[in-house]
Amino acid sequence: MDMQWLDDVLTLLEEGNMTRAADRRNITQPAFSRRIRSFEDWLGTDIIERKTNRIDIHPALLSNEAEIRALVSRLRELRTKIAHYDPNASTIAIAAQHAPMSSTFPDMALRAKSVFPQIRFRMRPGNLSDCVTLFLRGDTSMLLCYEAEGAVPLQFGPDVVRGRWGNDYLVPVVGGALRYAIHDTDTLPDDTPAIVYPEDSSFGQMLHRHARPFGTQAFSANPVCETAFSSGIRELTLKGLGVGWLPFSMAYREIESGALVSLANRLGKEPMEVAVYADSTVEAAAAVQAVWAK
Amino acid sequence: MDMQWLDDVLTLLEEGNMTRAADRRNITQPAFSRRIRSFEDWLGTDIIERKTNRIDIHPALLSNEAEIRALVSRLRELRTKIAHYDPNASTIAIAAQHAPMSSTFPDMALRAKSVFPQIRFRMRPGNLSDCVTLFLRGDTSMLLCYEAEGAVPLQFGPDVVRGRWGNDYLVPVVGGALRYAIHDTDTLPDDTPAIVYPEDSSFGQMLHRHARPFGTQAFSANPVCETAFSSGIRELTLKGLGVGWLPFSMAYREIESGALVSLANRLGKEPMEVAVYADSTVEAAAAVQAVWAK
DNA sequence: GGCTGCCCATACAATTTGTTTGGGCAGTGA
DNA sequence: TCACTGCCCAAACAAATTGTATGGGCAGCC
Repeated sequence: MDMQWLDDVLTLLEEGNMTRAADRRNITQPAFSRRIRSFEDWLGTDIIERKTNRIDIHPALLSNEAEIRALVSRLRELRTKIAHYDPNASTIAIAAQHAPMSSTFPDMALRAKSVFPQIRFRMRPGNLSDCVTLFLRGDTSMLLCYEAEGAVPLQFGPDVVRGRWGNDYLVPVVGGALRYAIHDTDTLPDDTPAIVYPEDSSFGQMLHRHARPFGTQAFSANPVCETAFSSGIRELTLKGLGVGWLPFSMAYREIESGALVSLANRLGKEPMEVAVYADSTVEAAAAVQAVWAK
Repeated sequence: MDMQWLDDVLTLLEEGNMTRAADRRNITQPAFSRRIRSFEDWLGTDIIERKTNRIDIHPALLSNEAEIRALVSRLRELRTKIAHYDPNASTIAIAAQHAPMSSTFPDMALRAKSVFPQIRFRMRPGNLSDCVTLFLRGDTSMLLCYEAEGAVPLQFGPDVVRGRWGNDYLVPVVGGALRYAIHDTDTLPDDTPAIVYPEDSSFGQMLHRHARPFGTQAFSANPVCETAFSSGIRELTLKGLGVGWLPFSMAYREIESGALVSLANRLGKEPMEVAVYADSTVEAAAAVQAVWAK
């Protein structure tokens, strides 16, 4: 899978003609045709229909032009970032996933303040990969995230200490009018709308791995909204937009009050750990870690 | 630039050793070394330091591991999407700041679904600059964000249409035990703990510009936590960690129930607009824009 | 019917990439 | 100090991939 195939394909989309696209790419038409064919082989599907004297571009390709452009652009960015790397960055900086930031961090902050009343935090919220990046780069001295229970923890060097704040679990919930769609047996129709996680998101991976219904697109007949942002999913489920999987600690008040109904009895729950990683060479981080982690 | 180089590099990052990485990739070590060298040539910089009997991985590469993984994942997604293309699905990709994602988007989604029952959303949450980047790159066809009222809107090309979903405002609130610290005149001691926004964040800029007390570090005697993540701030204020500024639409239920107390009467409020930008060349985006924006 | 444009197949040339083999260095233990 | 092991590399050659040139077939147009 050569990235220049993507440039080929984009040129073909612009020209709509193999010969002219080949010219623009400075190769002969048969070589260009070969490249397109290679791309199709990699995809496992045709993206153009070859007629005797013209081609038809398949809608699958047309509708993904923007995504291809984004990929190419992103690769260019990566190149620049690596090539122009800058190694330089009495407050604890923490890279935290959005979900624990809303769900468990407030309690963690209270605990820390009870031991260190003067302590301050500078939070860098983001998705897991961004948080790991921040932590690895030394932008933050701690990392707070959810991990699937029993999963292999993130691997860092010997200076990084992992601790566990506690347990939590993802539960499927419904709110709004959808609460009344629940059958007597605590089930929902298969085509019930779902607010799903992207499969490459942290929660998406957990739910996908165990084929949780309504967790990701692959296991939802009617995914009306996809986002990795669980606070947003909470609001959407409260409004009855669909079934959503939320950390229990983020939903328990609404479950208690009846604004959300848990379907964990029927659809299961995904056990997680709240993991805290600290750079042990940073004194303050090590001290807070000792308070938080067991 | 062969995409399998990225897999090679990721394997190398995992193994930290050319020989083992080569084994895992089912090629010989010299071939593997060649590939890494090819990648370095493409990058225009070295990513490893080759010592006689070991390698050191450059921090530039270490800190971009997550990005490389994301790229690889995204390419896999593209492949799946093209291969399993469904012409009937109509999904709108929206780059949204976290705050409107939690506060106004659920209502927006309901409105859109009432007009287009089959509509689906793919949300890309992030801070403002990341969202703008996504939108500019064509990753999403819409952008949802808060803007200070009266501020100059974001500038895009002629194909981008701006609309306003409605108004909102940032209000200072306290919760937990801090509710009882309010004086008769609706004031708080100057050194009351504050949950502040970074000055370079969108909300931080609004509050800083008008010197709002407890809004940013500069105007807080005791900033115990700094984060741009307003959903997290809501939770922290509920626990009584400090004063926090929140979009009214995100706090009104808690203010109604008494869990949070608004200090807007004394400290003021920061008026905002909920802005929606759409790429008018994308039919679906234009259609939804017409429903949402006035 | 003749002409043009456009895509393809085939044979061959050129380039790229993998393997094998031998070499050098660093670290460890006796 | 010496022998051994692990690990990365250079060089030569083999294998695979990719580009070029050429001839062919079809559709559309005048």
